[in-house]
Amino acid sequence: MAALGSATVSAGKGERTAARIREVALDQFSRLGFERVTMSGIAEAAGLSQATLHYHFQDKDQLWRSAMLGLGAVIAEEERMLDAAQDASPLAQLRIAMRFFLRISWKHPALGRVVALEGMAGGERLAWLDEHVLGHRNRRLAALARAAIEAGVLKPFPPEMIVITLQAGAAGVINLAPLMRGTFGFDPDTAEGRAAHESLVLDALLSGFVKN
Amino acid sequence: MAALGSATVSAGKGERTAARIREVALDQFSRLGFERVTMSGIAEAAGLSQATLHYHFQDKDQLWRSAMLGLGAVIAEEERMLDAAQDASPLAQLRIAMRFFLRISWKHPALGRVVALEGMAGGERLAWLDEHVLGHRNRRLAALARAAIEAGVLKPFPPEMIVITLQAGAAGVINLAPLMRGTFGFDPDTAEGRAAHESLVLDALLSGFVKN
DNA sequence: ATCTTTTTTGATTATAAAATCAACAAAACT
DNA sequence: AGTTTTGTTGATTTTATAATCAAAAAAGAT
Repeated sequence: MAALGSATVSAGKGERTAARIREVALDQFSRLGFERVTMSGIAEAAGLSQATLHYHFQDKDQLWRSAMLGLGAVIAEEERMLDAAQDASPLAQLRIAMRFFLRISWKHPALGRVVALEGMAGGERLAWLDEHVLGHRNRRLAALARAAIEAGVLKPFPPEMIVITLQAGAAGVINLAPLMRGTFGFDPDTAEGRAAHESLVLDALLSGFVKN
Repeated sequence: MAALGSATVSAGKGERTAARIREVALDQFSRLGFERVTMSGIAEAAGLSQATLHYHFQDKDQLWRSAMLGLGAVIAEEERMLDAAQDASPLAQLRIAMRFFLRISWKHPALGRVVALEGMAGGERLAWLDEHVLGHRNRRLAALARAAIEAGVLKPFPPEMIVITLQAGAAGVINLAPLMRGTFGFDPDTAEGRAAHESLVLDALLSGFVKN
């Protein structure tokens, strides 16, 4: 049986390979969606036999959940950031959240991809993600948007729509990098590209919602 | 053999069922992605046997292509709109394009979903979509954005990023309706929701990119 | 060094879905 | 009405992949 939850410094061999599997799995699941991904595909990319995956994870579903919890850790980090900024104005907090979202989205592009993929499909996996990874944070951002509207600093659109539009807009360039490369011959994932993108998101996308 | 391309008024029985199959297929493919969809699932939703699908379409790939060409027709319509507005300023044309994009996205939500799904995954299907459905139009919009920047009316970000951000932002609320319902208990797909969304896209999202 | 436990694997089984096909039914044509 | 063409189907085959398992290899304990 695999040792679960031993988050100690010297992770045994088992935990190290499990982590590698999770990493590969997250990448593939987020790009392709659950059913496009095969256990043997993950195994190959991780340099393991497919049977090994079933030693560490009971089945494909469990592996998916386990991989998604990696994103949960990233989100939790963002939430701690927001906790630390609770004294700032709602708009300032939103700005901080967006900047952080960009940072983690470039570092963990799986985040936005998973949201897009499962958020469109609906179903059980989305419900699970909502409960274990995304829901709390999204509702928190919506509350910030609502507060900013009530304070008269954001244009009065439904806060849920604002939050989704901001995130979908910001993640678009990251998620759709393959499309951009193909259609425009333009690769946004470079140092300059990321810098331009950050400025675009903060100084055009977000600022469009701010009242003059 | 099925009669192909007989786009006459009185479509024979064959063409009518083929059209129904394409319709169901487009909906499912766009929500779930290629591999999540099964031939028998489409057959069931269309009230047909799965063998009938193979009578009308050689294989699953062909059915996918055929369904996607339905989106091609929608895009072509948009392009004719733009042709008719060629005398307007680049920014006015972008505005027209966005308004039209909203209209067709609510009417054919498959469009944005397919872009998101395949645009993230990359690969052969994306290349096919780029060539047969999306590429020309996206490059045209990017050219408009570039012209608007050169005319000094849009903020100077990479036009490819602007175009993708506008579309991803506008499509977000539509694509992610299932997520919004689950997370916020908020359904954007109502008469008021759509109206608020149109205003949000034109008066906040797009206007954020316009120079003051 | 030997023994025990953990980890990995090749081979196999089970299962779900795509594709094929021969037979049947409906429409169109004369 | 009879004939041909088009459209539809149930049953079958093929194929891809998830899941299992017994045996081997590696790691760790004594």
